[in-house]
Amino acid sequence: MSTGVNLKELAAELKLSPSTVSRALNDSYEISEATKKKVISMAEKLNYQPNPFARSLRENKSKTIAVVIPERMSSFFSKVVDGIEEVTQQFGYHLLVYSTHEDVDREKKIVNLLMNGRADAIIMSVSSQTSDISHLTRLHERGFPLVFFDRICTDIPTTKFITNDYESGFEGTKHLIQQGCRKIAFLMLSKELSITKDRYRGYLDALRQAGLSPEPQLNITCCQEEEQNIEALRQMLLSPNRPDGILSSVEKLALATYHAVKRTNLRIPEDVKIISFFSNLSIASLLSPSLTTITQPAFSIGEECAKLLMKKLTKPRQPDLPNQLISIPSKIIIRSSTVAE
Amino acid sequence: MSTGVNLKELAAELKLSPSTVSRALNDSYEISEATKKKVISMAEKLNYQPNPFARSLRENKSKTIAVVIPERMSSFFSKVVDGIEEVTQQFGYHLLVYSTHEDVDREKKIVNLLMNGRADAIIMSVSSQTSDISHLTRLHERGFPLVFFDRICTDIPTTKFITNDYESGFEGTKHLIQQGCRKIAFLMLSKELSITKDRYRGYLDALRQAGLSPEPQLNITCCQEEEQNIEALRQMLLSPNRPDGILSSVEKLALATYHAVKRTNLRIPEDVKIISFFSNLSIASLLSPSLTTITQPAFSIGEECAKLLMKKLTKPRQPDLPNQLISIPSKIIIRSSTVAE
DNA sequence: TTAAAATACGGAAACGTTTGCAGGTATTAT
DNA sequence: ATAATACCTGCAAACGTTTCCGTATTTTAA
Repeated sequence: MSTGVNLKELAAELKLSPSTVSRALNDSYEISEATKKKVISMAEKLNYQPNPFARSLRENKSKTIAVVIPERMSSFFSKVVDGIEEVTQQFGYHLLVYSTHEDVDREKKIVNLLMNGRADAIIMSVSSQTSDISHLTRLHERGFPLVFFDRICTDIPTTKFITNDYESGFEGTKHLIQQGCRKIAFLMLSKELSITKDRYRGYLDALRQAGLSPEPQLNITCCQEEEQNIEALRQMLLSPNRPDGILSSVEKLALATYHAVKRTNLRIPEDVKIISFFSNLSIASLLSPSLTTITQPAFSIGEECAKLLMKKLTKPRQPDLPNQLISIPSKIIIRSSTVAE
Repeated sequence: MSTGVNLKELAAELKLSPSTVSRALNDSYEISEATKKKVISMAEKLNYQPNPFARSLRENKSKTIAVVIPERMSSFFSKVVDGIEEVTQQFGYHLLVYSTHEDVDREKKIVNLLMNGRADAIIMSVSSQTSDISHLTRLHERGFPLVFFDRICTDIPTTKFITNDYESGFEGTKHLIQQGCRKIAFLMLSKELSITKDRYRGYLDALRQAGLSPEPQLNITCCQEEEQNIEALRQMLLSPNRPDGILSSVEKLALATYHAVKRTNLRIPEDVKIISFFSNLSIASLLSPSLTTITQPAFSIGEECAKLLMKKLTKPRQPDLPNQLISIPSKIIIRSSTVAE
């Protein structure tokens, strides 16, 4: 494929040196307005496009951000990426998007590949299998700009964006209790996950406050196979010790629960009430019965991650990304899955 | 951020010249096995990572593919991208992912940005607003590798991957007719879209074959605002001329239809039957009633796009991408939304 | 009037690779 | 013994930018 004109050719056409042309295009103060005009119009005429790799090589930055997410088929992560793109695009940044498919080995490979500087920063949410985080600490210790969202690494001193996981877990559980639930199950992807831990703490505290005690059989850790999850949930729903309320800490497990309930003769919300962290509002209200959700501000989370990075990367001498936790609150939207008629 | 060692430093450490080290790492036949071993082990020890921009500059290729889709919040497009990644990743390629948000101006900007060679190829599905395709023809005329999927540009002579849109539209409509429908509505995003045209042709032919005539009021073109779509659909459902069957050519309009029906006192499938092109099987079976779908092979489509490009880009002297249409069939899965009890 | 400073531009190095060419040694063929 | 051949390695150019430095001209200050 034939690449267009380069700087040298453009300069020759203008009978100027490449350095002058470069400066003119970059609006340097050393170049007169007259020549700037000439250069710019000629550049447009010849449709000059600077070679991004030459520029990256020289400037040691790529104007590219890597986004690493556990899965693409998730309205939460889709919306976060949309939010990131909304901001980075205004700054002329590009987005490399990687999915780990919840696989820590893939995550490690991706992160190691990114160490060569292909991207100027990474925005990520770790996989549910990630417990060894050496690949991430190494990255961070080298000074590579790294920002977490949602599923964070607490031990890595950088900026993390989350929702108010503890409070949401607490309030969600409290809502179930107020609706009369006494045996509340907690669904999670993995015990290691930061979101699991925080949401679970909220859940436990809400139980305790109501004088209820958690029951180990009602904590379900799910896997990657939807069918297996559904079956495990069905078993729980059929056991004599079945729950009358379910708090799901992730979107896909709420859907699995609906499937599981369909395979029993239990009714939602009469026999079992369901609340879930969930970002796809259109689907939530279409489910039958409509699902009470803890709605995360996915788009905003993406925007905030990107804004912070853009500040760090585009302003000249910015400090390191501060070690802080920024929480953007979720909102509970009560629908039919938790309220008896 | 401190970048690691470079080739020169690695060479110095080994007391070899950079060229020898480069050749050793690239497994050149000119280098003895002994030195290769040494070089490789030292490279690992020092964690040498070649600078991708230097390499891209020199080799004039980026090992990057750009994927341009109309929206991220869609199980179809998510799965396609997953399929693409599955293949490209094995070849060490990276994915730049852009969403046009169904906006042709954004699409143009993105495509123009990509002309500078940041990516080695583009895989795309055009926005629903795209009618002027000059930005794409220009790209293609310059010899830039370009592959379309799903929403294609017929006029651009390159390889396109689609599903059997005509047959699916035909069979879907026929299924509704067999279930007793006589007034069938057709829902689309935009008349310009290739998928709309083909699916609509299938729809028309099925009507004709059954001796039915299409009614203009039953063709609904929807916009980007979900609420407006729902309202338009509700109006149609309340009109005296209301349809008894609906074929939706895109996922999001099936959901809008469910919302619209909820706002009437019509019942699915008794009063109106619904079939839709739809890729999220888990959701389809969870809707109430479960949705009869024309299920597109999204993941395979992504894989095929990527396989073709990998062949073109990684083998030495490959011909241009042939001007052909490759169709991967969809499968109709009948659920409750079209079968009266 | 002269020195200093501002203005406008060009030459050349640098970023980190890959690779064409050349050279030097050891092995084989004549 | 010498020429030819293989095998291994190094030098230097090239990819297309940006920017340090130098310089020539013009403007300002003393």
